[in-house]
Amino acid sequence: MKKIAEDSFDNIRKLFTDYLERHGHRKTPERFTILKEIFATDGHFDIETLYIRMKNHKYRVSRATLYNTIELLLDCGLVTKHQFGTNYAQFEKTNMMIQHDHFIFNETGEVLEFYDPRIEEIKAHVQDLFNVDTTHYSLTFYGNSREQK
Amino acid sequence: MKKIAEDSFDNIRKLFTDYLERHGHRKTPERFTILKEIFATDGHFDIETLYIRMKNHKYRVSRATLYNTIELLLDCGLVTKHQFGTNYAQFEKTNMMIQHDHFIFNETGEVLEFYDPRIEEIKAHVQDLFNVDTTHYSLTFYGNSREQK
DNA sequence: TTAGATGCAAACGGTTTGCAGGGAA
DNA sequence: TTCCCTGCAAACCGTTTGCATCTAA
Repeated sequence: MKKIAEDSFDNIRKLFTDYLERHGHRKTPERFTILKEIFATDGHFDIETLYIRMKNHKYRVSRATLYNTIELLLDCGLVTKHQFGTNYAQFEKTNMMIQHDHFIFNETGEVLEFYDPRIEEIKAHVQDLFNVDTTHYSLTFYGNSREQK
Repeated sequence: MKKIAEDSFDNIRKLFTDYLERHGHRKTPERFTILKEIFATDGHFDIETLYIRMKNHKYRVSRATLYNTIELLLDCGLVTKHQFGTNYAQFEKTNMMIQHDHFIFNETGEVLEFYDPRIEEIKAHVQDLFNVDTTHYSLTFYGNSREQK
């Protein structure tokens, strides 16, 4: 079991390494440590949370480097950015396997994930309607738990 | 023709008036002038744009009042807020008639509107899946014009 | 050796807040 | 007259930037 996770992260690291080499970026220890920290935890995070988490793990990087590295990870598709209606960004590691969208609880900000294939039909419709290509999209529902009856 | 628009704005103003009275808020001239300015123009806007537009129309209000009033207009549903992946908010007057979502051009930020009823099916699916109620949602596609062949 | 990366702190910019003065009720 | 609202400016806070230092290549 553990082996699988390690293998999986090896692949991730390789993707990042290839990306860095292809673009002539340096393979600094900071970049790989940030990558590791992100992929070691599930769920969504923001920059400040990541900063604190790394400090707790005794690996302090500057916020500037976090922003810089996240930019690279976004560019190579390993991380996805969200703006859930707030004015600070949240991120998550990209799950190659499971495409999904989000439901956000109004009070707590808690994030749930779902997938409904009909979004693909809507996308096709929009592309056809406007003669455009879609690079990405965002679908988020906001709401609350239903009352118990 | 003009008459229709005026009648329509009378309704809007009445909705706002009722809301203010119901909540014990004062009916200040600033609030109604802001409402008028917003409903006099189509499309999306941000606070700074609205601020400048009002200054050009020789009616200067402070940014604080704009933020304050927009909050009221959001609360009573006359205005809708969007966060199109940037870290500043955009707004639009709520169109009672035509529900719609957005397509944003990556380069220009230009906004197109569309409606696809399948979003309702997805919403119902999500509500059922998580046993939640949805207060609002956001569906936005981002992309580019297709190449001319 | 050197161009690109890091760390730090200051700058930035949209939004929020505190407070004195003003006006709706 | 009351106290909510406005205007102004400062504070706030996530993000970006400038620059001296460091280091991967």
